[in-house]
Amino acid sequence: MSFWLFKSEPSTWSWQDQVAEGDAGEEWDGVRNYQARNFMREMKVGERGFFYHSQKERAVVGTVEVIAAAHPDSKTDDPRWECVDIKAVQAAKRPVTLDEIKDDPRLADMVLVKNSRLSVQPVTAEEWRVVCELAGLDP
DNA sequence: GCCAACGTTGGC
DNA sequence: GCCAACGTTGGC
Repeated sequence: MSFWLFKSEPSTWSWQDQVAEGDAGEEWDGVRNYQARNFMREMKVGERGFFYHSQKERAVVGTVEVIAAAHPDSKTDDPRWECVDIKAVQAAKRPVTLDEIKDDPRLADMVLVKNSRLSVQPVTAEEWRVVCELAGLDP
């Protein structure tokens, strides 16, 4: 069981947009980066991830669940690009900001801190537990 | 709005 | 196959 983090600019695709899709979920399309794509290929249905708002907000705002394994990205004809489908699971009672993550020594090694540009990234079990605790989320 | 970091592209 | 140029991302 692995944990993940999905990053999005709220002006493009926000947590509210994701919630609005309900249990049907939505494709995590638009990823044009091999590393991020490869992580999506590793994802299994039922695995969980954080939904992170980049840009102005910079905070983990909720959890999502993978509901379809990697498949071709319907938004492009380029066969290189694939995506998974995800649905919103739970909103954070209290969003966990990037500043908080940076200040917490237990989270200092998160990819979010180390490689801020990667849009789909793995999260360790420990990081998952700590961020859930800070956010008031069910782990 | 700026700029650093990074990834990708294309010429050689 | 290397590397310079370029484009994009995202934090500040």
